[in-house]
Amino acid sequence: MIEKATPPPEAIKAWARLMRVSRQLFEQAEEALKESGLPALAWYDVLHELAEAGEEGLRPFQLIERTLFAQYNMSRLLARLQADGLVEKLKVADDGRGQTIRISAKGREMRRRMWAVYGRSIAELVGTKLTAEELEALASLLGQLRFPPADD
Amino acid sequence: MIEKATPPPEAIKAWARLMRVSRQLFEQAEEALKESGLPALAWYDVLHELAEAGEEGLRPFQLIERTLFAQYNMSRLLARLQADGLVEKLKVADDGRGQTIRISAKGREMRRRMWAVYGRSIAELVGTKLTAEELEALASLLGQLRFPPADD
DNA sequence: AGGTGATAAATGCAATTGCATCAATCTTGA
DNA sequence: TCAAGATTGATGCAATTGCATTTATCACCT
Repeated sequence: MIEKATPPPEAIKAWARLMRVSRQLFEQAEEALKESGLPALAWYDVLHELAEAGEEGLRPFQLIERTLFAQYNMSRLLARLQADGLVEKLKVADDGRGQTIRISAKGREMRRRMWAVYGRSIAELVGTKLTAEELEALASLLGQLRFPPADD
Repeated sequence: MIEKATPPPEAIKAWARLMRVSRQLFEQAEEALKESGLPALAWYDVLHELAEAGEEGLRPFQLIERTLFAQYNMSRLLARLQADGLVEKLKVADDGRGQTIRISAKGREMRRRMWAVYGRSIAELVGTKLTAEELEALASLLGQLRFPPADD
């Protein structure tokens, strides 16, 4: 009985490209932010989720679900965001363990400034490299790799 | 004169999927290695390059080119690999600054054991989710995002 | 009500990463 | 030949991350 030694070569190639390209693009986007004197992408992710959540804010565990950060990582990231005045921590009435995180006006402004740079990076790094149809095809293929898979 | 405020929505969606899916898959592959008591993927990348390079080995700066690690990161990673006996550092004759890194027998064995787990992760995480044609399409799209772009 | 296990968030400590800089060698050009 | 600059690799120090554990509260079950 032969044991399968290795995945099919198409899978290996797609995996290798995915790992390499995603890392390269991520680092380029981070570098653009840094060059503009702005915080890292992790901050953007949180500010973005909080901006979408609006005035009622989000609980830290909800942010963790949305952003895939580790719990201890989120805890410290929120502490830094708070120290910079970009978010507020509010006691939540019905759960004494928890808190609600709300973005501040300063946080919204920071998000806006970050998006000016980040959005430009996205436009340059993927928007100019693929057509709209190709971008949709890429998003669809990636969606099938997600767990749970996306159907669009 | 209107300033373009944001990249096209297809670009944003493809970007978001790329960042999220690649991170999720990377973490799942790392977790599988950790559960088997094996080192992180970074170690595999270096051992893989060195195994392909054969007996003459590679210079650290060549490894940096191939793996996209930062220089200080590679320096320390190689020190750890050497401390574990997985690679050897050799003086190089024609350049007194440099060294050549060669994989050891123990390093080859470690790479083999890591591949048994890593390859299985790749098979499960992408091999079973997409057809061969879809995997090739994905690799091709990602190749166009690379710099320099891949043409296949 | 009271005990038990689950959940929310924080934290001490070790390992890793990022940044800046250093030391050593090499290359080039006057 | 030798000074100036570039390249190779390492390292001190601060910031971040990972891991394990802790603290506090909640939910459930008897």
